Amino acid sequence: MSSGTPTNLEFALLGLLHSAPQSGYDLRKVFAETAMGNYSSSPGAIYPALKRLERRQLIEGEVDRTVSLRPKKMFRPTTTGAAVFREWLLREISLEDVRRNLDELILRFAFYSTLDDAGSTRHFLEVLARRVDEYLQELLTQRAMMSRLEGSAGEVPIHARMAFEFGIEQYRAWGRWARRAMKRFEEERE
Amino acid sequence: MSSGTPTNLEFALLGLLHSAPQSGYDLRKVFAETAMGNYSSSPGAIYPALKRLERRQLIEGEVDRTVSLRPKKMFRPTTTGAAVFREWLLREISLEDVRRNLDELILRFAFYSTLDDAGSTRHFLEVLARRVDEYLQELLTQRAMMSRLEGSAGEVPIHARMAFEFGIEQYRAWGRWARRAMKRFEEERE
DNA sequence: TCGCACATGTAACGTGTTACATGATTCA
DNA sequence: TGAATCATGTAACACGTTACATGTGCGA
Repeated sequence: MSSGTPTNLEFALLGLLHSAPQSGYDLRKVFAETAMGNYSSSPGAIYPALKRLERRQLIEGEVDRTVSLRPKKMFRPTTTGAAVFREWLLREISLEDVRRNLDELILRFAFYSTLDDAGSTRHFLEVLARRVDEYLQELLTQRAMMSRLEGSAGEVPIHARMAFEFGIEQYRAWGRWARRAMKRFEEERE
Repeated sequence: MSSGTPTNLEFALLGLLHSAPQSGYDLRKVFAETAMGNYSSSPGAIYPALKRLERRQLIEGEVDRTVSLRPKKMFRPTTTGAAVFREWLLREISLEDVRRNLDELILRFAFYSTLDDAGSTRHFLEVLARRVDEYLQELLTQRAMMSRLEGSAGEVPIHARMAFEFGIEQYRAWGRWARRAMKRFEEERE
C-alpha cells in the first residue's frame, strides 16, 4: 500500500516540523548533532522520507528565496499531517510495542510537549508502566523455565543467561523511569 | 557486494547452529519461543538467511530422512563459518557499536560460552565498560549544552529532555551490568 | 582561486515484513 | 475425515545504507 503508517523516521520528521518549518538540510543537522541520530541519518533516508510525506500530503514544502538566491525548501505539517501525528502520539500502548518497539515509544514520548496536555502524559506513563510490568512477568516466567533446565542437557549457557538477565534489567529501568516521570509531573502540578 | 558482513540475524543463526545441527524449523522455534525473537522471526527472514549462509559456505545442510519420510534439512557451520563467527565474537568493540549497535553487542555476548575462554569474556566486558563510559561523557556534554539553552528560544521541551535522561539511564545500566558481570566471573575463578 | 559549508538529491543494493503457498504427518 | 502441527519455502513491497552527483555562496 502507498499509505501504510509512517515509519519512525517519518514521524520524527513530522514532529520536528511541528515545532518550526524547516528545510531538509536543517532536519539533517538535527539528526546529525543530537541523540535523535538513532532514528536515522543521512540524505539517502531523509530526503526520500520528506518526499513521501509530501506525496501523502502530511507535510507541504515551499521554496524560500528570501535569504539568498540559493533555493531552500521549507516544510511544514499540513492539517492532516498534524492530525496523523497527534493520533500517533495518543495511540494506546500495546504489549507488542513494549516487546519490540521501545524505540518508537520513547520517540513518541519525546514529542509529548507538542500536545500540551498533562493528562495525556500521565496516561501514557501509566499504561507504559503497566505494560512493562506485564512483559516483565513474561520474562520472569521464561527465566524460571530456564533455571529448571539447569544441570540438564538443554541447559542455557551462562553468558546467554546473563544477557537475558540484562534484558530484564533494562525493562526494570523502563518501569522505574516511567514511575519517576509520573511523580515528577504530579509534583509540578501542585 | 555478495559477501558483506553477515547481519545480526545471520550471526544469530550461525551461533545457534554452533551448539547443535538444526533445521530451519527448529531455529524458527527458538526465535519464536525465546527472547532471541528480538533478532527476528518468521520464515520470510530465516529461510532466506539460511540460504545466504549456505551460498557463502558458512553453513552446510544435509537432508535427514532417518526420523521419517518427511525430509528435514539439518544445518551445521562449516570450518570457515565457525571461524567467521569467532572473529565476529572477538571483534574489538568500537564507540560506534556502543552508539548504535547495542543489540549486536548483547547478542555477541550471549554466544561467548562457545568460546570457552574466560579471558575473552573479561576483555569484552572491560572494553565495553570503557566505551560506555566514553559515550556517557558525550551524552553528559550534550545535556550540559541543553541546559544552557534553558529559558532561551531554542529551549529543549521537557518531554524530550526526559527522554534524553532516560537514554543516559540506559547507558548507566549497561555500565553497571558490565562491571557486575566482570565481578561475577572473577569470583568464579577463585 | 581554492576549499569548505550550504543544500538537494539519485541509484544500487540488500534485507526484513507480510502474506501466501504447499504438502506430509499425527491425532482425535 | 478433518484439524493441527511439522516443515519449507516464495513474491511483493518498502525502507535504510552507502556511495555518488551536482551546484551555490562565502571566506581566506
